[in-house]
Amino acid sequence: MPELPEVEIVKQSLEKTIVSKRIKKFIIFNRNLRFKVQKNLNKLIEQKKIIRLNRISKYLIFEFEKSSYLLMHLGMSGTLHLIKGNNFYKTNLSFYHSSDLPKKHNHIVLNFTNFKIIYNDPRRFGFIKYFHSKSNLDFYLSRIGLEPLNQKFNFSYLKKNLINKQKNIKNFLLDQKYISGIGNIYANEILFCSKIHPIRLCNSLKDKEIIRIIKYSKKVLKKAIKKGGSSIRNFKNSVGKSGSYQKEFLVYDQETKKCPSANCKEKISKIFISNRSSYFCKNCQK
DNA sequence: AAGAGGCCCTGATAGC
DNA sequence: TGCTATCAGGGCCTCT
Repeated sequence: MPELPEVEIVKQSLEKTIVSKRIKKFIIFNRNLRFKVQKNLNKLIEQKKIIRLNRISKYLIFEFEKSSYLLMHLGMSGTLHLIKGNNFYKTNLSFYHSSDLPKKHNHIVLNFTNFKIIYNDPRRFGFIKYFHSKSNLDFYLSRIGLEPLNQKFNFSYLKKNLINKQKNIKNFLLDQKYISGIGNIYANEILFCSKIHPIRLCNSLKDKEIIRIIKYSKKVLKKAIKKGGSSIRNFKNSVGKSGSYQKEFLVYDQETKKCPSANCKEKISKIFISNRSSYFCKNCQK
């Protein structure tokens, strides 16, 4: 489900409630996520106080006192649900009335004194990992590249990573070891804004095109965060504050609609690149 | 050794 | 209605 903007919204919506609170009980109903959840993880986490909630690319990081960490990835279909008293508060893009609390696929529950957080994930592509120290966490995270919102994500960084690459730019944007946080929706949107065809090879990109990728990857992600992320599928069930960026999609899921550029009459095309749907305007993107 | 494709899994929807 | 096929916001592993 979530790319960087959606995970950021989850982080923002949880932060105030959980920082400086202690996890009283950590219940694992199903250890079979993308990776098997470590046995006895509950013993490591129970009674620990959360001192910070961070987000790096698509990862949520719960930081505990004395520098230990719980890393969480929501995969394709993971959602967090904050429950206070009898009320069900929305924490991300799959928001429900309290009566619509998901009944299936609630795999993990974090119990606090006055509220709890439920991790729900039908497809189980998400995962959690625990780290005993900052250096262990940093080592794990060293596998991923900079996220576009990082100050250091600039021309020289991107050029250095693009140069000599034979892969197409769409797959490059999705490859988390060079750029992290972008997923299929935003890769399509960024390439449209940058006027670059998704199958262009990295090593064919001109400097000014690289500059456009920098500019629009930051711009698109920031705007998506501002709009509360994208709520696709399920959003007919949502109430109130669900994200609205899906209404702003320029090309994603817009096949056969007219290109949004004012002076272009072309229709949006859809092709598959490495088995993932790619939307673009063949007139505007070269 | 970089890059493409398969695979993990469930649910919604389209098409017959 | 009821079946089957296809697709979905990700990322690790394997094969070439």
